[in-house]
This record gives sequence, structure tokens and C-alpha cells, in this order.
Amino acid sequence: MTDTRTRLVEGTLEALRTQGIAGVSARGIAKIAGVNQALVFYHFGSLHELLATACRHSAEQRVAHYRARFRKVESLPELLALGREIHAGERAAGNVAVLAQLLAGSQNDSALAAPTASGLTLWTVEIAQVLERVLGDSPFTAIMPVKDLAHVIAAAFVGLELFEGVDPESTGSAMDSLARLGELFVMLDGPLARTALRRKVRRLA
Amino acid sequence: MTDTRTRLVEGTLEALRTQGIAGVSARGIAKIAGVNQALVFYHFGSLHELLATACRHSAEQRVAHYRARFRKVESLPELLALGREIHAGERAAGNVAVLAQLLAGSQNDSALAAPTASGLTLWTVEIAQVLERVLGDSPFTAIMPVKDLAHVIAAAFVGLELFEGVDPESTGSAMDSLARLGELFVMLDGPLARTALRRKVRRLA
DNA sequence: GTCTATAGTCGGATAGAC
DNA sequence: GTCTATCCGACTATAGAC
Repeated sequence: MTDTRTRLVEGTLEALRTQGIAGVSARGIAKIAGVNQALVFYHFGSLHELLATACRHSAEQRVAHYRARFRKVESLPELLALGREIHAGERAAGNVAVLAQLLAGSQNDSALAAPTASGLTLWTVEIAQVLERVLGDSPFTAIMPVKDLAHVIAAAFVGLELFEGVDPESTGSAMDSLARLGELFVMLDGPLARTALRRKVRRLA
Repeated sequence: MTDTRTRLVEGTLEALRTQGIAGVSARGIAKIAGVNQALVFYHFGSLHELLATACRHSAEQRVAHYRARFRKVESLPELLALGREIHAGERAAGNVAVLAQLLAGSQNDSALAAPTASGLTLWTVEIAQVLERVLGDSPFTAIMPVKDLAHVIAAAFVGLELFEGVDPESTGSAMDSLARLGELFVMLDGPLARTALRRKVRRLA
């Protein structure tokens, strides 16, 4: 990627952060990137394609950044700690906001939906792999497969990110509770509890 | 509210559903509403104010529609059943999509953030009241207050709604799992389990 | 209250010089 | 590859007739 292409992609992400999907424009992105407006179309053909490219780039970059850390996680407490760390860092860097804006824009724009879905899958696959390793043999997964749990976790994060934009205090409190809930789950996930849980799960199925 | 005002407000919600926050315009809304474009400004002063009005109206209308049902819920299974029913109905009517688009737009628009937060609060207050009644005396609430749980539930619904727009199959599967998880929780929430949970919670605090 | 017409602005995209 | 200049459409908002 040449320097101009990179600047435009990074500028697109910054524009999504500061202006939202409703406010992005080729002119605005070019201004942020410090390049001429016509270069958006020379390099990417259309604003649409630039958005899609930025979406792909952002997801790959973010997940790659944490992949090694994900691979090292061997227990639920470790996963929770990493989850909180990622949330804090990504939130501060505005990357969850980018994802939320892309998701909102994708609802009525099928060309954007495909790369957004790919980007999302990068995250959920990574989370699912860790969950598989961490609670793969828990009877809990009979009720909720790790793939589904990974989706719910990612969805809750995106939803809470959006809430945080309109009601920061309540959302912060909810996130703290969620962290405590994870700790409780770890405490409950002993051998005895697993046996009891297995019985219940069988009855449910 | 005169007929034209009503048509414009309803048209705004329809525009949010079909075109998203990035695609709404006074002209588009007027076309959907079947009224003259200039009337947007005569009745509401600005597109902004129309969006805010529509946001308030939508939330009040939706919550009022379910309030009586919420009040009748006396157990977690009933709440789960109602939750699934509301989700299906609201999803089909596109009301969760409206909320998601308003949330996305509010991230970079403080004038929209206030009414969106109010609308959101109408929902979370209603959910929290039911949760209070249903599991108010469970030790579970010591870890996660009903207010926080209500926020997380609402956030997860909004997040999953957004995911559904880009990846319907995976999201549907995740929602099914979530429903099963609720059923499991009900089975686990017996007197014996509560006593054990209370012990764990004390240790955590 | 509702209409037409329009001012003024901004945005996507392209042509063509360098 | 990068620039200037520009076309053209869509937008918010207002003026003024009815």
C-alpha cells in the first residue's frame, strides 16, 4: 500500500470515529488524511469502496494486534482480564465505535454489509477459539455452543458501546457488573457444579 | 398532533428503517409521508428536531404498547416468553432497527443523544421493574443489580439486531442459544442452588 | 397550513493539465 | 500519481403566493 492509500484508509477510520457513518464524505476524509479529494476516486474508485477497504483493514489490524495474546489464554479468569483490557484499549482508540458505525451503515447498504460481516467474523472466530479452549469440556456448551456465546459477547460489547455514547454512567455500571458476573461464573464452575449442571442440561434436552 | 405532524413522525421512523441514519433527509421523509417537503420545516423547524421528536414518540409508543404485559409477568419463564415475543414483533416491525440507527447517529450528535437516551431509559426501566419482581430476592442480584442486568439485556438485543443485518444465520443461532440459556437459569434457580450461590457471592464480596 | 420556487451549500465523481 | 476545475445532483432552509 502506498502512503496515500494508507493515509486515506486511516483517515476514513478517523472520520467514522469523529463524524459517524452519517457524516462521512470523500471530501471530509481527504481533509483528515491531508490529501487531495480527487485521490479518493483515483485510488478506490468510489467512497463506498474506500469504506469497505477501511473496514477490512481495521478488523484485520485490530485482531492481528491481539492474536498472540488470545492464544496464550488458558482460563476464564485470564480471558476476562484480557477482555477488559481489550475493551478499555479499543474503546479508548475508538475502534469499537468504528465497528458500531459500520454495522449501522451496513443495515441499509449491502455493499458495506459483506466486509463488515467479515470483520466481525474475525473477532468472533478468535473469541470462539479461546472459549473452546477455556470451557470446551464444560456442560455449559451443550446449552450454548461457543460459537453462539462468542456472538452474544461481541454483540453485547457493541451494544454497550452504543449505549455508552448516550448514557455513560449507567453503561459503566453495567460493565462493572458484567465483570463481577464473570468472576462468579469462574467460582461456580467447579467439578461438583459441573456434574449438577450436566444433569440439568440432560433434562433440558 | 395534527394529521400532517403525525404523518411526518411516522414517515421519519419508516425512513430510518429503510434508509438508515446515514440516508435520512427531509425530502425523503416528506416523500414517504406523502406531504410537501417544506412542511418539515414549518412544523418542526429543522430535520434535527423532527428526528428528536420521532425518537421520543417511538419509544413512548412502543413501551406503552407492552406496559400492561410487562406488569403481568411474575416469573422468569414468563419474562423469557414475553421477551421472545417482543423481540419477534419489534424486529418484524423494525423498531429495534430504528433504535439502533438513532444510537449510531447519537454518537456524534449531542442534540439527538438526549432523546435517544430517554427512549432507551423507558425500556430499561420497564425491564428492570420486571427483573426486580422476578428475581429480586435472588442472591444473583448482589453481583449484578437488576438495573445493570436490564442494561446488558437491552444492549445485547441492540447488538444482535445490528449483527442480524450483516449475518442473519449466525445471529439467529446465537439468539436460540440465549433462549435455552434462560431456561437453564430457571432450572438452576432453586432453593438449594440459591443457598450455594449466596455463599459464593459472600466470598466474592 | 400548504404549496411552488429558489437561494445557497455540499457531496460524488470526472476531465484533463502537469 | 497528483493537482485544479468543474459538472451535476441532492440537500437544508426560506420566501412568498394562495
